[in-house]
Amino acid sequence: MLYLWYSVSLMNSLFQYLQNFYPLSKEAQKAISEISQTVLIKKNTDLQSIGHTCKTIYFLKKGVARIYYFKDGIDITESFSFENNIVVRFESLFTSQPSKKAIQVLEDSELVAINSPKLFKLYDQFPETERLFRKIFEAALVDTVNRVESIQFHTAEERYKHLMHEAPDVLKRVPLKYIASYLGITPVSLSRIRAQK
Amino acid sequence: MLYLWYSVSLMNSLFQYLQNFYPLSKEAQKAISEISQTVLIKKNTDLQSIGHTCKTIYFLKKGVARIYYFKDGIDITESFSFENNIVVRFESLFTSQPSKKAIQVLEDSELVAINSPKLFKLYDQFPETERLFRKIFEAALVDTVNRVESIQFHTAEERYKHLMHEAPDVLKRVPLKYIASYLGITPVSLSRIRAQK
DNA sequence: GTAATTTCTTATCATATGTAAAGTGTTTTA
DNA sequence: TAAAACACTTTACATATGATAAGAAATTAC
Repeated sequence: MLYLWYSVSLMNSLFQYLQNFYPLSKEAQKAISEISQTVLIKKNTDLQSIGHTCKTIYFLKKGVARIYYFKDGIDITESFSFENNIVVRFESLFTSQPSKKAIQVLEDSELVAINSPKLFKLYDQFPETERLFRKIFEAALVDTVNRVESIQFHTAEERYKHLMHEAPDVLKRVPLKYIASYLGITPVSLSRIRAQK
Repeated sequence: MLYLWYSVSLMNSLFQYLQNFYPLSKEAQKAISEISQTVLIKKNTDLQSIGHTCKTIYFLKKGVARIYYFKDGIDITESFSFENNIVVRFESLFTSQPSKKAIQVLEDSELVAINSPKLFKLYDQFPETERLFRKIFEAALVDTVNRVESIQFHTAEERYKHLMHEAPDVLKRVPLKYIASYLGITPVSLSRIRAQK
């Protein structure tokens, strides 16, 4: 079940996040507010489904989300998102192609949904919005390049230990089966790694 | 050995590439020309070295390049670049942190080197440059997300066959040892995969 | 609160990949 | 052009991971 309403405090959290990248005038904030909705969504439900073309940039205020898809019938987690971060299927957002991936929340969650086609139109009217989101997506590019490095150069065991060290909360809030596919291994292998220590 | 000079035809190739993303006025083209150099570099030499902070966006007109680094003393290839594409260590460019990776050319190559701090200053003067490079980096984000998917979903064998099918030239121009580490396997394993067929 | 379902662990076995070493063929260099 | 260096393949062996199945633990549903 998905509930839409309008929460001023949720919207304020979004602007607090955005200001970390670039300052926004009151006018630009108002314009962004007008193309955004706040969303309440129940645990274990899909925020966006497979085959859907991404036209929304989500900001996750509360909860945990993952992007996943099916490979040979097996559910694979591509990424996790936690509080105070954006959640987007970039490959669909920037190509306007249907995504093979879905977004699911793993806890009851609160989000802001920004309509991306409308946002991209604001770029002409408010250059500051273009600059701000450019910086957000540049940061996402850095994260993604680092993720490639992590997958290619480190073993699943190294990455599990790194995850445990960097983000112990993940382990408390996310089922191990999802962490396993995120690490590129089976739940059985993850159990073995965990048992070693 | 690295040779610097100024080639009008090389610069024109760059603008042809850039126009695919967004049109540029003559004034903006002139401004970009003024912060760029053309580069000739010999096979098997480093264009940028490990520990160097990336302040250059390269456009590769002729040749092949790879980004690589060392993991436990082993040379690992992160990516390849071919004709008419940009070559950048994004994680260093956007964080201003020294990169753990180097850029090496595998053939005698011709490039254009754009000074990135100066380019970023042009963004204020010529909004079209900000828009253009935003789109270039958004495309790079899409490519990188797809690469994560490729690594995480597909076996080395699948990816080798895909590479062979999509870019048979790669195999002719790049030593197999580099392709092996790019695929995340040893040269021995790659030999086995190649022998199967 | 109990039953049903889901999640996680453990064990066994088969397979794939890594390591090391040796040998062949190609390229580089002086 | 000959020697040296490098690239690639093959073999043998050790190890890690996957598949499958069974059971324990935790969570969910009624």
